[in-house]
Amino acid sequence: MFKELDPILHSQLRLSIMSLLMSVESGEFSWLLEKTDSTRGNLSVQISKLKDAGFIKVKKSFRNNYPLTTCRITKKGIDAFEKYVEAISSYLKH
Amino acid sequence: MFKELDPILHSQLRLSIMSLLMSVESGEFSWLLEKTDSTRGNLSVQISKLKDAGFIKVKKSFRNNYPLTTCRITKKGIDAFEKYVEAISSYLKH
DNA sequence: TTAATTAGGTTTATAACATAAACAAGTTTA
DNA sequence: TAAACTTGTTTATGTTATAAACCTAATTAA
Repeated sequence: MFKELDPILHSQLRLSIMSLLMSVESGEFSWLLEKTDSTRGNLSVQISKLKDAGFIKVKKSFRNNYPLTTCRITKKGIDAFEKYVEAISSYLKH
Repeated sequence: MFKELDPILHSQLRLSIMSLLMSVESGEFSWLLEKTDSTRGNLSVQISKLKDAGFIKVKKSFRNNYPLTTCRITKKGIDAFEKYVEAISSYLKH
């Protein structure tokens, strides 16, 4: 009847992050912060969870002496996102 | 950028219930239980929340001496569901 | 006829979650 | 050199989803 919704993706902020990362080569922490209109704390936590799930890769470096966190979606993440899109669609048609 | 997702609807089970009720005149507790493949406890709780939100109306009666709970989506519920569908769609296109 | 089982739910307990507040470590500016 | 800013992380807290336990009445079995 209804397909399972991956709980990692069924979260407004994490889904936003993934959706954004789907259409870029990579995205910086500040860019995600602005686009998602979230808070740094929440963004940090959710990025960690996506990383732990293997859905994104996180690179930490420096730019102009300041920390710079860059995220990139993985193959596993792309697959999961596409599966989620299919799954949630099964709830939306009526 | 991304639209807000109504937290009442952004829940697998509640979304299932609403999706089912969108396409019927009314639905019984047992029918919802079977279709959603959930548990009675969880279903009961989520039906209450949808009722409290004004998204469904719940009628309690008896049939063959047994309790019978029947749910029907409200106008407010239909509107919220349709708005949710639009909102989540903004996350899915890439 | 009383004990067990079933029907149809509700209430409670708990672990997971989302989020904001507080903190940290270093940098720049006044 | 002290204050303010940058770029995040960690902690604290209230909320949530869920299953387990419970409840009441009806039915069936012994």
